[in-house]
Amino acid sequence: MSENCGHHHADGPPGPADVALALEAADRRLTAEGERMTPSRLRVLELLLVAGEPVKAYDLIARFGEDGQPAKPPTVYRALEFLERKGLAHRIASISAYVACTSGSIDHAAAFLICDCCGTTAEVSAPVAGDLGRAAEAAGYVIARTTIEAHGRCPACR
Amino acid sequence: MSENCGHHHADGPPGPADVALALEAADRRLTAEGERMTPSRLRVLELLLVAGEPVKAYDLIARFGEDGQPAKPPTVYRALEFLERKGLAHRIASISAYVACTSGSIDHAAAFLICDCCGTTAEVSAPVAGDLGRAAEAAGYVIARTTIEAHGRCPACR
DNA sequence: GAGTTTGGTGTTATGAGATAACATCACGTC
DNA sequence: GACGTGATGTTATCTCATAACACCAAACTC
Repeated sequence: MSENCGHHHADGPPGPADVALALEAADRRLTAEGERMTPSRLRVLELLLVAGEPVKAYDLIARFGEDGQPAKPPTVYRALEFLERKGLAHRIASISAYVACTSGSIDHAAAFLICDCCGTTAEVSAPVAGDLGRAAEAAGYVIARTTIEAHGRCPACR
Repeated sequence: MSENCGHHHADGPPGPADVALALEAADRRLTAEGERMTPSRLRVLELLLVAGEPVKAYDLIARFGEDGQPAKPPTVYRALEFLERKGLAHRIASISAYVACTSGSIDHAAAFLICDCCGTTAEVSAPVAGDLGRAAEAAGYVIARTTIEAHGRCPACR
């Protein structure tokens, strides 16, 4: 996903310690909820966390095995579906990629600012209750979930 | 795209007269702008207008020929790209489908309310300058285009 | 008005994204 | 220990989209 855009970017991906902490926290939380945080699910979450930016599904498939062996597509897609359902990852529809959730809150609607130059994204809390919510209410719609993605340039790439 | 949901829906697709008028208007406008409104482009726009709801690219491909002969994928994808660039159609990323623009204004950012039950969509003017715009500004992003799609139930399907 | 540029189309092939279907396995529970 | 449930492994396939190249037609230019 990361493109070589020549710019300098201050904040890279999280370090190994951060990833390990996030994985443990996710494991603890889901186990407490009675969910099964299986090796496949942990592995996919780990790959997303290490990347620190949106990753294509087939990149996850390629990176899945510790020794360079790819996973089978359903393995990764199932894990992604689980992680998304549990609020640990998000699908970014406009670029068909997946990213680890960086919001602290569970059960949230997410919105994304996506840099077309370097591929980094910022997750912001979705303004569902704002303009879009009002438009939906006026039209008589009941909203279940939203896809809100803004493309442009990040501060480093402007 | 249309699913049989058993509900009654008051407003169906536009009639032939509406479609013809919209096609003529689009033709006139683009020709006046120096663009070439070719048969392929008109045909794809016609299919989108007749459908009155989001259509998958390969459904357009299948319906393309008047006599049931499908088009080649690039033919339709090129037309879609052109129509989208000119503001006559939109891609709905979350369902990988395309829809004719129902907004009067040109050069607009669109948002969609999508009914997961019957497949109909409502296009509303995008609240780019609202919450999302403020979030982007706060994060230092410059936004070029947005993908804003809300899924739920339309008034008829609630 | 012959050469050239530009943009559109036709065609073949392939790349990229995602899931269906079915067998098997691991776990809790009664 | 039989059963139900949810997760996984595996094969195959389906859907979505584009690359690459040849050809064509209108517009531009000298």
